[in-house]
Amino acid sequence: MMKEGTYHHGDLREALLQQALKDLETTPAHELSVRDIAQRIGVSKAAPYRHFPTRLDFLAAICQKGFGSFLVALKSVPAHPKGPAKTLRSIAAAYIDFAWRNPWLYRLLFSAEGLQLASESTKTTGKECFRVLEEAAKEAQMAGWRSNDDPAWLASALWAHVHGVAMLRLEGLLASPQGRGDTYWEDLAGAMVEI
Amino acid sequence: MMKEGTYHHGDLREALLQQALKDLETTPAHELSVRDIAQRIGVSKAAPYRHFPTRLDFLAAICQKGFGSFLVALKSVPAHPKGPAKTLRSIAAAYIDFAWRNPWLYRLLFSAEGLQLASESTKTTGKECFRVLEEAAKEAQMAGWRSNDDPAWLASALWAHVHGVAMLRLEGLLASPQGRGDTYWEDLAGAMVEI
DNA sequence: GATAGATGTTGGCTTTGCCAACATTGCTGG
DNA sequence: CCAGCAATGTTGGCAAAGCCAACATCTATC
Repeated sequence: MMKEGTYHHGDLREALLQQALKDLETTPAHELSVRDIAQRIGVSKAAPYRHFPTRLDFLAAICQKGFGSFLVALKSVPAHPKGPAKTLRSIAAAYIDFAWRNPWLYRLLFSAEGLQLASESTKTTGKECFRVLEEAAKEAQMAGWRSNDDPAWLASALWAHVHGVAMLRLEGLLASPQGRGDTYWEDLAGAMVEI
Repeated sequence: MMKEGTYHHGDLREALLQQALKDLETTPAHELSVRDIAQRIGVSKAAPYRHFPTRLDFLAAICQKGFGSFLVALKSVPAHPKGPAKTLRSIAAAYIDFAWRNPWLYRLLFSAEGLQLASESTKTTGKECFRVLEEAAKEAQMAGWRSNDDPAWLASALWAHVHGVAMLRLEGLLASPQGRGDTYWEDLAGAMVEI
């Protein structure tokens, strides 16, 4: 009644996550259907529940992967030759770019739904993302930028700023960069970082 | 089979919206059930569909109301005696306070789901909310704050910043104001507005 | 006051999350 | 080596929810 050797998938958990990640490129998280994903992978509707007790756990696992990619993206920004402040701007630009290229994933990462069942390890990765910003900000401060502000506080403000730009851009609420150069988003992100 | 005179509700549309708004005080938008709201109002499960073609239209109508309240909240901030820059900070603080007091509503207002079917009038109200910020920023600029920046651009950056603070705070991602005074959030919101 | 349109009701279809009972398979200890 | 057990999949089914169709009731208008 089935193809031979297909009863057990091999690595269904990974396949499910991979498919979900692919779907998230074009589909909002709340439209993800566990059943549907399972069927398309070629497995029965209830199979996913052997790997994720609940839909929310599934989303949490997706977030785990997502924060991983996010961290890689942020960490792979090279130091800017013109100094730490410029590097900070580059990181902010990379942040916004990641959100733009992964619109539904990014929204999920910072949604109540995605965060609700976040594991310790996921939270840690998330914090590491923040720390990339924080470290870059600290360097910039040592180079003279807003050196009087409390570093932790400034990093929070910066994070919020960049997150806000990313989000509003995703919702199409920010004026488009007409006439502005291709550093428009970086400039916006860097509105706190005048150079 | 029914109480007399109750076949027609009178103003079901309004009642549904009101109930939804109340639910949103404690419940995420994606957990709102049209059926459930209808039942609790004492009307049949399908009745709402006489007023809203689809669930998304219902959410859009909620957003209409929501943006109205938001605009009122922003507009009711009095001018600060110490000048336009301080007024700008007050507005930013009011913005964040509104989001904090209406967590699920605020999220809905700026979510893809809520914005998807937004009517022209809703969009207009939304833009008016932005204009409150924009005007206040312009005043502050005329008083000397970042007077070299393009006003429209600066207003966008400011909006993004405040939105980001509001959002991250809602998700519990910003360090709590330990030791800081009760102007913590205003200070964070005002990280772009040094005085 | 008849009648059309607006507003509600009931029943039902489909999708989806999730559970229970059963099937198959790979691993592991005797 | 293989018996049996844990892991993993399958099928059937329940309940909740969005939404539709067919029908009921009310209200406003000519």
